[in-house]
Amino acid sequence: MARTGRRRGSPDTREAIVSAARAVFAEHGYDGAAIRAIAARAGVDPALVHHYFGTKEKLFLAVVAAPFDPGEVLPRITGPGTDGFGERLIRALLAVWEDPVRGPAALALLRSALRHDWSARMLREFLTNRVLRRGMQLLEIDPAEAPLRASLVASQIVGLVGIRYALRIEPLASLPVEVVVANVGPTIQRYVTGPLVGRDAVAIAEHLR
Amino acid sequence: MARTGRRRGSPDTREAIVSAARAVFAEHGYDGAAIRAIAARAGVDPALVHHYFGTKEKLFLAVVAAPFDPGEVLPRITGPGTDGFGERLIRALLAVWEDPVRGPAALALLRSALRHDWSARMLREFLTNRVLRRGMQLLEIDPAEAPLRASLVASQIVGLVGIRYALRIEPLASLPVEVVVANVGPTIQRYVTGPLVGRDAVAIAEHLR
DNA sequence: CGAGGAATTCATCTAGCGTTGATTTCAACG
DNA sequence: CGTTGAAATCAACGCTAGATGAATTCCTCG
Repeated sequence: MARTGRRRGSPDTREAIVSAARAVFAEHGYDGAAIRAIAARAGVDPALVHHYFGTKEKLFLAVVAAPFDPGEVLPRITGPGTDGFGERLIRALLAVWEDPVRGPAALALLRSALRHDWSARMLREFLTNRVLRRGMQLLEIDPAEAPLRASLVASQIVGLVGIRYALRIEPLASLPVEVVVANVGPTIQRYVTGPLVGRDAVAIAEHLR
Repeated sequence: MARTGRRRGSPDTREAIVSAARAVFAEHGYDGAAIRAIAARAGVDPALVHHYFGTKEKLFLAVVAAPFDPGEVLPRITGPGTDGFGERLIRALLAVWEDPVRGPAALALLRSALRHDWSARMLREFLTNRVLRRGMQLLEIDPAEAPLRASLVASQIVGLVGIRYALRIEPLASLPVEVVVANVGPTIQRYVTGPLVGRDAVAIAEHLR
């Protein structure tokens, strides 16, 4: 009964580690997730994790940052223009979060973003530059209003995701996707195309007077 | 130069510890916050923290769960009825979060809720039973629709707070309170009094058909 | 078949955590 | 004053974490 050394066959151990890490990170957040726990879940020695990924942070980035490429999905939902954008956005968003691979990864990222400066910065830059700014450009929103509209959209998105997938408050947590889309979509729509208060510094000063 | 033993005068060390704990918990979340760090920030030996509070969890609860009593503020914002409720809610919410004591405490609670089951359960029950349900009752919302409306409201609230105070995405992060109120208030208003899709199971099934 | 390298484990190091018990200093009270 | 108890520190324990380096097994290719 050989306990040490290489295994027989060609088991995709690396993928097993990634998958285990995704689950444990999603469940416990960054520091909450122990490499030992990940290794155990993958049926593997903890040292092997370091052998493949070097450090815990690199493992996290490999697992979590990978499945996000807004470059493809963004044009698809902004393409048809500003009409019905709210519903399309929520639908696409929920598609990511219901996905068994990208959902947990996203949850892990959100969890750790609320704890680590480096992670929060990462998520903020990702959202701000790669998603929100580009989305507003594709929709041809007035650049003076775009940042405010974008951060309002972000607030509803983060909240929806937090309530439905992290805090799991009912009934939002187990509502069918299309019902969520129908209820939250209009909010997004209003943030994107509706009236704004304080579109820039001057307008804000005026509104406060 | 005496290093050990009781200090001269009557310094309010306990309060110093509470205050330091609030800051560190808010910044790093529950496990991220080291008792040693809290003690250092309070200019005190780590053992003294245990002397006063016994355990880390008790310290957390003492620091974080204390400043929340919706019993007083809730009737005040639901009192004038359903008109303008959205703006009043956001205004009251931001008042809590801008407060130098309750703000960090709330942030600490939110941060740790995204990591610990016990903490998430705590926050969920607090929000669900003590805030949302009672608020809906005071507003005399149709009980069949109340839970869905409440969780939609919660989603916008959590998102706003997350973006503004945790993720700090601009411009929402540094917008004056009244501008936020004017922009987000209507969303709350719509969730409370606006049209709903799928108010109950039957309606949901119909909407999906 | 033999050598080299990749895969895997083992034992161990170091650092930090929460917690504890003994010990010292100070304030209050008779 | 002398005593008592609270306030505060010190030193240490036990635990768990991430990381490391050597050792072992297996696959691959010449």
